Amino acid sequence: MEASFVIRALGALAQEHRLAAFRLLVQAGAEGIPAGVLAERLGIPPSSMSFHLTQLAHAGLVTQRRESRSIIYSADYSAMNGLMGYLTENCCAGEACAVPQAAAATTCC
Amino acid sequence: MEASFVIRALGALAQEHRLAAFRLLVQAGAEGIPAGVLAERLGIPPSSMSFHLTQLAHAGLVTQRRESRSIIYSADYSAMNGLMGYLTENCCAGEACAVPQAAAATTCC
DNA sequence: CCCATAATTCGATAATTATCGAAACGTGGG
DNA sequence: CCCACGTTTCGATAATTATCGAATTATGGG
Repeated sequence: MEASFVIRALGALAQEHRLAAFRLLVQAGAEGIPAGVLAERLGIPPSSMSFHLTQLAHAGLVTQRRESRSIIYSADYSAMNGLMGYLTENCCAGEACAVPQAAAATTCC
Repeated sequence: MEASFVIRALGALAQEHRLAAFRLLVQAGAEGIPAGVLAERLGIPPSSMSFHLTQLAHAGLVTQRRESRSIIYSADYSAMNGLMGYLTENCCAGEACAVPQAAAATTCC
């Protein structure tokens, strides 16, 4: 796991609109969400949305595919997985890295 | 878990020197590391180090205590824990949230 | 082919973040 | 009480990031 990837990924998520967009994409799953729909849901202009999506894509956290006129974005789970792995290995210490109960029951391990 | 905390925490870690400093602090454990030692290890001037440590502290990821003339910083594991919990719950999807094997054996669950 | 749609790129500007030397501030030793 | 040490604050500057309207690029329908 490259440190430069980690820094880009953290930076990509460290912004209100991008974190919100990424959460929507995670919820949406493989189906993904078109750029325009994301912009509408976040209440920001298309050009701003495009800027943020480029950041997320450059960080490797999302992928894009064209479907007719729309460009559909999807979360890249393996990248997020890699980020979590890095943080767990490098930024948590032994026992302190336990995952909260609520999360453990539903989404982890 | 507040989204604003998450964004500040992600932003705090999304910087080369701060990520490096935080990793050192995590390794150091409760004993912590004085600001000057961190600056020396990272090869940056004290004033720059101070700036970054302020960012980390403002994000709640580190705590500080004075010990004679030194100010000693320590990683706040519970904050990091909270961040990991938020990401697991909100930015991972079901099965995709598994933690890498290497990490799972030593630090998780 | 022309037009409408969906999105990105461009360009200009504002806002935030990073860097670092110099000055100021607590702390403890002599 | 003065001085050295460790650190932070200040101030100025450079670099990066965010915003958004206008122009541009693909796509497909009629």
